[in-house]
Amino acid sequence: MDLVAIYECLCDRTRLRILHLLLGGPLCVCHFQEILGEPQVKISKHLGYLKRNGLVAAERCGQWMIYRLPETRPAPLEANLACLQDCVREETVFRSDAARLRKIRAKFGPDVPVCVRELGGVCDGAAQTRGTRRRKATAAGRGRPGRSFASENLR
Amino acid sequence: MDLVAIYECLCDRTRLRILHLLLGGPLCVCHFQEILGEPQVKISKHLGYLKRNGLVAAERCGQWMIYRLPETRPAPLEANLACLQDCVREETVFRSDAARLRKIRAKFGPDVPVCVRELGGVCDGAAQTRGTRRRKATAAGRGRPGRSFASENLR
DNA sequence: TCACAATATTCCGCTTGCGGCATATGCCGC
DNA sequence: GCGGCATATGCCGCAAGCGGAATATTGTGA
Repeated sequence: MDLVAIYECLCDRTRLRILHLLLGGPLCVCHFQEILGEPQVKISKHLGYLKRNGLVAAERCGQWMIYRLPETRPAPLEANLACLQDCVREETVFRSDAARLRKIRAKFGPDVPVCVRELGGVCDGAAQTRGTRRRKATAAGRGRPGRSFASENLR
Repeated sequence: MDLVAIYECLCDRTRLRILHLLLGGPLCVCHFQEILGEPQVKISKHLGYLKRNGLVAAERCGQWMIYRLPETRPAPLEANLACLQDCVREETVFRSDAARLRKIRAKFGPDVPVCVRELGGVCDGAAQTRGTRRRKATAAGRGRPGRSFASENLR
């Protein structure tokens, strides 16, 4: 694995937040949305970028996609992930991400949903009605459809 | 210091090589040229980039510029430099860079040049007649002036 | 089969980086 | 001041990344 490619993956804040969350275990896309408070496209693209470069692996579980760090990681990746986990302690963004993640994990008691049992991922479908609500292809883009998203989730 | 900015600095191979060399102590630009075998402009720009972002410091010494890692480094920078030094052991580019650096350092016996004594840097002016030879401003750019450079130095 | 939820992909405009060329700047010795 | 060396900077073309909007794809349950 190319060292430069690793650093290229690390030089975007959203991707750093994603990787940081994955250090705590697998996650599905909808919870990335919930924790990061970023629009679906953005998250999906960054996950795609990380996957293309081998920094994460993905597995479909029903209608959800569970992302995780790869099982076996080349030395430089492992080293940089460890380094990242160290560096991240100070920045507040990452701390509150972690807090939100804990809250989500706590929500599941002993009766974890399927994805969790099978893959160690977290997903329950409770993340409904979030993100890009499609408008019947009328192509009428008024009414501020876009930006309400992030603030909506971070109450 | 912003973590993302650090990673942005790290995601170019030339800059990685520069930082790796600086882990061994201060160096002047002409020896970066000699070791890396890259044209002067390229090296100067990358050094500028690193300096703008606080990853290196520079001090003029006569007609030479001595670059070094900053005296006091924020935690995330220190951590990533250490990580870099680890990751770099395997790749051959960095190993041969280190070898060339050792050769240069060995060249100076007890009689170190001024820049070395004053700054701990390495520079002797022996790196003459290298790089962009200026052509009396005739603005006639024919005759393949550009690319002969790199191969010229790596004999 | 249909509607809908979850996620991915395509297109677009904008910005940034990179490498090369030409040229400018700073320093030194004469 | 002049010429020459060491280094930096401005300009250009090119490629890649990023975010947003729209749309496509895949799976599910009725």
